[in-house]
Amino acid sequence: MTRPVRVRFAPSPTGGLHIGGVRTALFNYLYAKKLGGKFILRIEDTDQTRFVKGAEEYIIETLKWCGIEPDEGVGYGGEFGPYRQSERKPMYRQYAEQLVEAGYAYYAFDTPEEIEAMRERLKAGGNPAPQYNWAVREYMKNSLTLPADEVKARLAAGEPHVVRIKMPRKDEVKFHDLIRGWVSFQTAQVDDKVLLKADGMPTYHLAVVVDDYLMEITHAFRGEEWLPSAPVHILLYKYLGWEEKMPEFAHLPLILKPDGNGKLSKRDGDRLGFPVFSLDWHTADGTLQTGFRERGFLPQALINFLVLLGWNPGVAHEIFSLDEMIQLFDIARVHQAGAKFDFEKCKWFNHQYVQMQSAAALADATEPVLASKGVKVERAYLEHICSLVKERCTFMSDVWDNAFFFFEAPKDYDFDAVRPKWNDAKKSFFTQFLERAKTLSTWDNTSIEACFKGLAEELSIKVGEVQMPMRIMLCGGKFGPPVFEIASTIGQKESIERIEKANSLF
RNA sequence: GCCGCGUUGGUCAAUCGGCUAAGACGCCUCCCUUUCACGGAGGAAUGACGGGUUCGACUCCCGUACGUGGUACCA
Repeated sequence: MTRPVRVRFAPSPTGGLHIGGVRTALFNYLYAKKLGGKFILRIEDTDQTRFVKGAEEYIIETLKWCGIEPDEGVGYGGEFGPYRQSERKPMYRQYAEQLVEAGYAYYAFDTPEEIEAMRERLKAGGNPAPQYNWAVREYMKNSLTLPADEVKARLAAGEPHVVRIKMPRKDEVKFHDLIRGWVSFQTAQVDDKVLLKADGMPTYHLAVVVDDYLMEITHAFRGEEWLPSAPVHILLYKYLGWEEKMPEFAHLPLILKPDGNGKLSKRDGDRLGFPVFSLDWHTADGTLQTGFRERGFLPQALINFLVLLGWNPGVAHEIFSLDEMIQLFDIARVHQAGAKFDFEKCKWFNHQYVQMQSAAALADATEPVLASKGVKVERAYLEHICSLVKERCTFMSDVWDNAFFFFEAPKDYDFDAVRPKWNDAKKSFFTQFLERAKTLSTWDNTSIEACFKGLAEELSIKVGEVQMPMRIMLCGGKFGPPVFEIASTIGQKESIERIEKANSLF
């Protein structure tokens, strides 16, 4: 019996969503769409101390911007709600108690101070990372060591307590990961994780299992950082009697820093000069963390870059539409090793996608820039310019830098590019060219070029010798589309004015 | 420290025992363009190391090294 595919993206609303999260969402989305299943957004806000206002909206906006919207979940509704774990709080306790009754979990009354003391003691004894585990629980304050009536009394008195899973002392948990194959753990290595916190909220471990079960999740794809706690989840399914409904697991490789070591973190962006967040995010202390969107990335480009970070369809090309990704996606072809983030390649993808944009789209993106500069031009003129400079644009916002001279006369000239070879003959060439230009009846590419080259020939000057000065006169530097293209675009009058002015300056 | 997971050019990666080891980004050279970019043609650059298994290992097994993750009443 195969159940309908249901996958979920379950982030914690603790800040901006960085690209690792976006990729996790993307893989979930692709898998769901490929199999005709549902993609669900669940918000894991069980840690009230880390909750950040606005983070949830940010996550939803990110998914929307990326074009990978949930079918169900926070902000989308559905029959398995609520989809925010904080709103599901009353549902978890019964399962924790069920586990205690069955002997798979226990109440623990140790105060944070007592646990800290235990750790200090063990550390002093040479244990670098003490755990609350099978060896330690025997002398701590819990329902395993305390008399039954005392436990009952403490509970009745409302004493703060947590519920911990009782990890078997000697057992092996083995499970199949869709990406890594068979993975096994010795239970003695895993500590007695807290399942239900003193405030009545479940920890991640209890919450994922309960919610995935209740929401009928069939596949759980998450970051590799969860692999070590997978045995806890597997055991929970078993102890709760839900083994039949346990989802298939896949632990995704991490996205690593481009330099040095470690996984990509929120701070790497500032440090290395590239975004790590999907959208702009303002932290509590007022600092801005730049988003890919605001930096000028097209969502399709980001998605395309991310999907290839850890996954490869094995086909020759690298540019995929979302539909094509869905068609080709295969979770088994996801890599096992972490991948370093490569901003250069990310930009290359964006350049590719910018090339697919229409002049109108580029013009739309450029209009606000012009407005901020106080420049007013005809829409048709703008679009023509956009098509002229498009191939030079990596970002939609690059038009201005590549085309400013179409909107205003150059203020500075790259004199060094002209003067070393500048002489009276050239100056005279331009003087004469001006005279002819003024009388030209048609002002387009070919007529300007014919006029220019004809004169050069008459004066026995190599066209190349005067073409560069012409360019500098029109746009100020060694850049831009073909010169005659520029001249015809800015018009006869403007061209003549610019040449006149510059010729007197050189 | 312990446990898990990894390891093909600088980076992303193909390969599923036959390799003279794809492709892409980046880099370099040349062509196009007497600008820049695009485009085109080339180039440098790779199986961590050591043992097995096999007629044959990048591919399978073991060990070492290295990387990475976990080791919270955070997710």
